[in-house]
Amino acid sequence: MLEFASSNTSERKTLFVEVILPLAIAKNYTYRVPFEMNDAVAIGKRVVVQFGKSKLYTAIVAAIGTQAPEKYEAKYILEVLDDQPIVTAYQLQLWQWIAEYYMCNVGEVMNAALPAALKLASETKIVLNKDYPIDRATLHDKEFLIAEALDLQPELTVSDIAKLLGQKTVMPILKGMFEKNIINISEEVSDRYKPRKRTFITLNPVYHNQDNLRELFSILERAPKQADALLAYMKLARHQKAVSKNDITEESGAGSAVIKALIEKEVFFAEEKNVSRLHYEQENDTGIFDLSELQQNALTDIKRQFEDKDTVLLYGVTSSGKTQIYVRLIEEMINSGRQVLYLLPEIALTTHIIERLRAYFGSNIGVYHSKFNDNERAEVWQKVLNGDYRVILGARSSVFLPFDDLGLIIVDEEHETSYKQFDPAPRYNARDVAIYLSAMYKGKVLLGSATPSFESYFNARVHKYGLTELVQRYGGVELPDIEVVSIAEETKQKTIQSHFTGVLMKDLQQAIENKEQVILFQNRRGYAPLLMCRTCAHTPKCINCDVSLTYHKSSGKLHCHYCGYKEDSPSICPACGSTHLEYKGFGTEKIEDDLSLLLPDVRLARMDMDTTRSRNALQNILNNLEEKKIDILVGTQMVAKGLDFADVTVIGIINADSLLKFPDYRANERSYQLLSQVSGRAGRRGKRGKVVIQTYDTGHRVLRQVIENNYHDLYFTEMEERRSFKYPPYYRIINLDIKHKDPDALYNQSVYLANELRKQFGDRVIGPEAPLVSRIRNYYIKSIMLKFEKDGISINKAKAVIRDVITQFQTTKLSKGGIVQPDVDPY
DNA sequence: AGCACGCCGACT
DNA sequence: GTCGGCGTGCTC
Repeated sequence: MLEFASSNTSERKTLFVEVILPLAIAKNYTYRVPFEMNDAVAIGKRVVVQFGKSKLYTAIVAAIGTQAPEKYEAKYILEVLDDQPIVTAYQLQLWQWIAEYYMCNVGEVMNAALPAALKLASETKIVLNKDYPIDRATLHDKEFLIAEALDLQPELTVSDIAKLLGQKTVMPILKGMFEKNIINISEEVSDRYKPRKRTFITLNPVYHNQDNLRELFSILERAPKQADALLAYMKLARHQKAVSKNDITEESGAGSAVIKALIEKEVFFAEEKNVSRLHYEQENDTGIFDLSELQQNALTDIKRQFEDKDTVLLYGVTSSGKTQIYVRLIEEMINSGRQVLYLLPEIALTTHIIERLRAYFGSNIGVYHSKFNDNERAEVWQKVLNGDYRVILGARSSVFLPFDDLGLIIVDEEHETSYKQFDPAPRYNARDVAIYLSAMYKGKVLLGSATPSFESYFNARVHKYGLTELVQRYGGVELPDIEVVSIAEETKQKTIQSHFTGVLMKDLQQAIENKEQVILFQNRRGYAPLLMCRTCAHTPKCINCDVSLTYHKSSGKLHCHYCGYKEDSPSICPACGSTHLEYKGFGTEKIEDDLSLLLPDVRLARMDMDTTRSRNALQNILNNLEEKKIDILVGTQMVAKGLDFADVTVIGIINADSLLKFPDYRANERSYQLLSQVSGRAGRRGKRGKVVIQTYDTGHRVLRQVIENNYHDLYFTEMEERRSFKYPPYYRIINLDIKHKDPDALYNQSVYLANELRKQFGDRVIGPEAPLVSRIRNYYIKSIMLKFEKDGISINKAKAVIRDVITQFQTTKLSKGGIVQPDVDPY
């Protein structure tokens, strides 16, 4: 076991460090510390280590000891990158917990936690060896090519050379060239995070004296540009604390040479300072407000419950004014000197909420989400580490920031599925991580939602969490009038045009006439999810995945929504040559298209993953909506979240059936959440909104519950089913996703694993079954589901057993080529 | 995750 | 016969 090094490092003890590598590897690795770095190493600092033959990585020191490993010779640490630890002891503990809870490796957690800019780029750089000139004629073709390239460009990375030669394995060639002294290999690690510097100008204090200043101006008469620059400085300095070089050049039109001249004359003093990349406009709206009586009561209730509960669920209907309550709690927490983390789903972070809170909390608030680039994220990290921020507003990954004294975490819209990460491990749920995170600091968690997840509501009802309800909309805003319209009936009556029922069209046109806005929701992007030959029923499928391709009119191509594969849309059937091709189904693109034909004068916009890919696209759409440059917005799920516009009075759900019929035990819960969320967008602030839900199944129970705004009814009816079919929150689920390129091998593997697990867990094991999409990116997929009752079995023990089964499986020959991915608490 | 070693097909 | 394809296993 490793022990902590004594603080007295003056004696020449040999130290060893255990490091976390940012890789999907099960264990930590031990490196030897060169004597000269004995004082520099510390837990939580980054070190550069060589791992494997040539690759350099940034690792985090997890432990320091003096015991040399017995079974191998430890490599040396190459560099210590930090003066101060950038990862705290709290974070290391959190990483460990996440790795265990979500059954992944700490390295994977590290990867998700650290902004890319803090993980260094390793590039093996190749240079010509100038000490040994060599006769190029003796070189092989490829060697010659490399040497020639290095004449033009003194440094090339290994991957550059691979590209140059058009082949993957270039290391042997390079190794040969190295041995023949043609080239040198230089390993260099570059820190990609560079704080943005700006030059600030101050006036030589000599010229604070009026006489000296007058004299200066007379000297500068022959240098009018410099005089201009000086004037500009003086003007700016009057109401600015710090004047940057850029400010002066902008104000005066003088070039930087002019300012340089003034610096040389010692008129100006220049100083380089780091400036925040995160520069925001200051808003003057201080946002002082009073809470309504109900809000005040809720606030008091939350605080009372925090006395004996660590987590409280605030169940507050849409527009009940939850945000104001959050603001009060944040205020009180930062006044008591502790930090606050305010978690929001990604999408909501691009809207007004940031401005509102920034206006209120000023520079104390930091923002952290995925639309930020590496440098910006690294900067927020540093600022949290320095204690510059008291409040962090962020998406799920902000649970990984280096907090120091976190007193409160607010998880807004706690039911949101986007809190759960799926794609790369760790498959964590930020809401649940928040609860553990908060416990480490002995802090409190407030979960907020208008439609709580059943898990949270259940926990509140069994008094594991506190519960505060806020059931009235703020400021007397009425709930919208929800009308369910039968698509079948309108089709029969021929009152439906394209995908728009007569009812929807009437409301929509009325809204436009009143200069109000409309949002149409269709939970599918693209034009048509299916292209089918009318002659032979052939449908083009993705070459990598088991899905039919979606036609996108904007690109004229068929797209795979799982792997990104695209191909030209055929004009004749690739199977039978028939020209009778038919688009089946419809997505947002088609809704927009059809609507533009029906209502040519209306200003339309579309909001889905296709139109919001770039950094500012979403913001632009929202701005246009705000500025009323858009009459009708067509969109996917995105429109349900965080949109808060006063003039949106009509919401149309183009087809509710795709939600309600989704084959998942959570389909009803999700449909209710989504529909009531979308509905909540209608008619805020003084206008009663109208929601039109189009469906074939007008009698669906969930639709009735949505109309009645009856969450409780939904909860109790659904919970009955959850209990009898052994689903959360009564049972815990762990899924094992097994992937293989070969379907037969996959079958054997998944059956083997399921049998092994059944030996341990009996009929708690379900499957293997093929998931909805049974092949993605050329990997076939099977899923084994494990359901564990809440009491009677220790979930930690169960996880240990599962881990053992997987490890044992991986030692067998059968496991070749297979990938097993656990998903704990899948969403 | 890389990257090298190692075993089978198409080329000088 | 070699070059180079990708499949497996190790990295402190």
